[in-house]
Amino acid sequence: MAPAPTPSEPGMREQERDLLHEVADAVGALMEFWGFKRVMGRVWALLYLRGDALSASELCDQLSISSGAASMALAELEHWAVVRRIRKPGDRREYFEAETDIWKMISRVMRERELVQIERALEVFERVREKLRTLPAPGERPRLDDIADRLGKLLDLARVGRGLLVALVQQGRVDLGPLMRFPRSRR
Amino acid sequence: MAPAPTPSEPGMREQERDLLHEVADAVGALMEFWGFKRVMGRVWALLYLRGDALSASELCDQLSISSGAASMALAELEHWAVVRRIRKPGDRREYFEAETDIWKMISRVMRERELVQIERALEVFERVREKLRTLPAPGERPRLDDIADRLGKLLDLARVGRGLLVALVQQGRVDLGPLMRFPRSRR
DNA sequence: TAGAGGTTTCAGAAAGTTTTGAAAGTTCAG
DNA sequence: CTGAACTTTCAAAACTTTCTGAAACCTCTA
Repeated sequence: MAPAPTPSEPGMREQERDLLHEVADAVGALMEFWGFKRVMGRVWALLYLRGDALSASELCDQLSISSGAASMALAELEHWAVVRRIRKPGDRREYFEAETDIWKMISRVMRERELVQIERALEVFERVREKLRTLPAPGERPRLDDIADRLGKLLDLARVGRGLLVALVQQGRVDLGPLMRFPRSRR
Repeated sequence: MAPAPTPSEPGMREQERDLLHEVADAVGALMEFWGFKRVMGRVWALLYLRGDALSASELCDQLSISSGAASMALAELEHWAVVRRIRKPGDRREYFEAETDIWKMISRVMRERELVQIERALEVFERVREKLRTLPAPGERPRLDDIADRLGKLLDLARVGRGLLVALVQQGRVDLGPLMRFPRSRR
């Protein structure tokens, strides 16, 4: 009973594992850069590449994380519909499998996270601009109006950003041309 | 000598300051969300709205930060060409003024930071896919090829992302249509 | 070229984030 | 209903990031 059947195969199991890890880490870095936890990216990538459903404990082994970390990462990934939880009949464990429609995942995050963020800022910009315009300021009108104008430029750009995001997420088709032609400030 | 000249003007100076702060904080939140330090956003926003150049110590006062924090934030903002340092003749202090071309700032960050990030991931994906394909794996070929195929899908999408970024940053004009039609995997 | 006024650096403090592991909670076969 | 198998929760530990303030360092002017 030879544990390594062929000499031309020096730990190919290990090599495969290392290769998957490399990709998982790259995706983890990308996800972290995009504001998620690094583990989330690693978990998703491993599930995605393997193609079949893995149990939580297998993930803990493979990625060297604690059961707590796995549970939390999986819960969050599930919340974003990036991973699905499935049960195999006759097995008490839960298995996890990756959503494979990557664009669906990305656009959902854009819609629910980035868009909210930009809309929050837009509200502040609009409200403050209005207040700046109506603030009684004897002799200071011109200065305040200048500030309000610059704020307006910021507002315009934020609206362009929102438009872009909406277009990207809804139709998957964008033409920046018309959007880029927003009010040009003097100087 | 009345300190508050008109009754119809209850601390309008303070009100103005608070309004600018609100915007600065909103921009700070946006910038933090985008992976920069919150202070950087606050500093830029204040300089931008005020319109004229401020000294470092004025910024410290206005934003309630230490001189160290101001110095570091300003250095980093300068590195991204988001703030310019200027000297007024006959004044020993340095003054800072905001770059007002916001799109220029954004596209520079996209080019130098996001693009690099995605290219780093692309290299890993490509290298690993090649290795997966050439790994000697008796009897395991079909499984490894499946993994390589899924990795290929990831690679395609990352290339689409890079294309988008490049288009956005270079011409300011994007058509997602052709880009979206990347190889469709079975199932 | 001395020194006053200003800026940068950096070690340590504070704040924030992620991970661990053990206890509490669930679920299901028997 | 019980208990073994599995999952979730959460307080504390580990780590990371950001901020402070004082010392070192510039840079002008007189």
